[in-house]
Amino acid sequence: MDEKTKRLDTDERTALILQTAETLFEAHGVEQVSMHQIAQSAGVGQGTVYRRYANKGDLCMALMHRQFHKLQQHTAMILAQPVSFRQQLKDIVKAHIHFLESHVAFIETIHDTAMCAEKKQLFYESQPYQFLHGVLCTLLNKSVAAKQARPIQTDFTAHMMIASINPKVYLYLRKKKQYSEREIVDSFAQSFIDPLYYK
Amino acid sequence: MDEKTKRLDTDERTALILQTAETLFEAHGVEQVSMHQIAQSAGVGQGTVYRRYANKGDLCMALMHRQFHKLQQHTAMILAQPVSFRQQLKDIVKAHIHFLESHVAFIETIHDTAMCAEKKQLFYESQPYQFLHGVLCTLLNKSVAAKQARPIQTDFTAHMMIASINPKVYLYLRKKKQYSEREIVDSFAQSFIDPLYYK
DNA sequence: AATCATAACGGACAGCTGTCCGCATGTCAA
DNA sequence: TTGACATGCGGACAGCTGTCCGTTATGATT
Repeated sequence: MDEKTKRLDTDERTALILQTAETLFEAHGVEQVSMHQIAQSAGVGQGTVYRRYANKGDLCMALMHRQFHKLQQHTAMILAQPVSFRQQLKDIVKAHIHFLESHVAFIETIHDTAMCAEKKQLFYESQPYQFLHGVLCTLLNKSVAAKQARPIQTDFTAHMMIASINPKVYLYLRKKKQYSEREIVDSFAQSFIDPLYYK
Repeated sequence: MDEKTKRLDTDERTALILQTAETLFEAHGVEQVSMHQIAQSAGVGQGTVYRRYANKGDLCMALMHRQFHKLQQHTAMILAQPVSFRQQLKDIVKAHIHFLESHVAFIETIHDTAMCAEKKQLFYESQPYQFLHGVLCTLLNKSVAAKQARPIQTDFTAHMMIASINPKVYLYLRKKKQYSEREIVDSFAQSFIDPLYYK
């Protein structure tokens, strides 16, 4: 079979779906747009959309792919800076909170679909989660090994840290409680990072 | 109108619905039972169920009412103990984690329906959340005032603490990562309570 | 007894997700 | 050219949530 023509067709279709979704999301808000609507607008069947993306969260994930990649590159850059582990930890948390701030709608949808429903917590298996958890763990481990931080269960601690900065509570603090992004970043460092370190 | 007879009828109906739901939940698991099914089994219309409980989470909340009450009484008891604030904090967290362990299925459903969907974060307005948050805040405030703990944003810290012990991450740690309830309680105290305190 | 007002009921309905299957289209082999 | 076969499309469909409205029942009024 001629890979070229076939591939091009399906790839074009995929691009069309992504494009359509992005436009609709922008116009009406992620929450308000249904998968049916996306298929309709793109002029394809629902099956065609679902065959590519298992659900709206999946689709959002695909749309965010570039951004996640950049975030991870930025994280790697922070890890290469010649500053203390503690500072790296703070910088990474800050970067991730800023990322959350910038893309809440998408992240909320990803979070919802991967968490709620009986999707069996596959959120925790996702690459971005694993990546962040790995990075936090490593930093905590190094800190403990260097006797800069108290001895703690680093794996557990990293999970808890990520859990505490989730889109739901973040939106609540921002919108209902009127916290600023800055306050959240600083308070987090103050309550959950600094206390782990000696001195 | 004669309040008595009318009231009895509707109360009996309510009791019937709750009873039916409880039975079905026990038999097939909360997740697997639909509101339609509950109505069907109770021999009433869907509207009748929804008029009483806005959704499944609401219904679970009603079924858990007694338990929540007991949990809060227990919390009050802990607060009356002649031990340090730090110890009270640990005991309360322990009690709440045990509560979560004992009723995960229900709490997960409550969490899902009040968090996901565009239910506008009404979870944070619920009485159990407000209660726990208030208690944690008070304890942290007292600790800081007594110079036993570092100066921190107590309101923020309490929200983060609750966010970190949510049913999703809890189930993940218990089931996938094989943590024991005990380990979770101890690690939490070690990473997020002890470090806040001097000495 | 007849009429009326009101509250609560039931289930039809709309809208969504996710699945499934019959069908079209294009490729390869003979 | 033709038949076999795979790929992937479309949309019908099942199942769920939550809403809405016509109907019914019950007590109040005359």
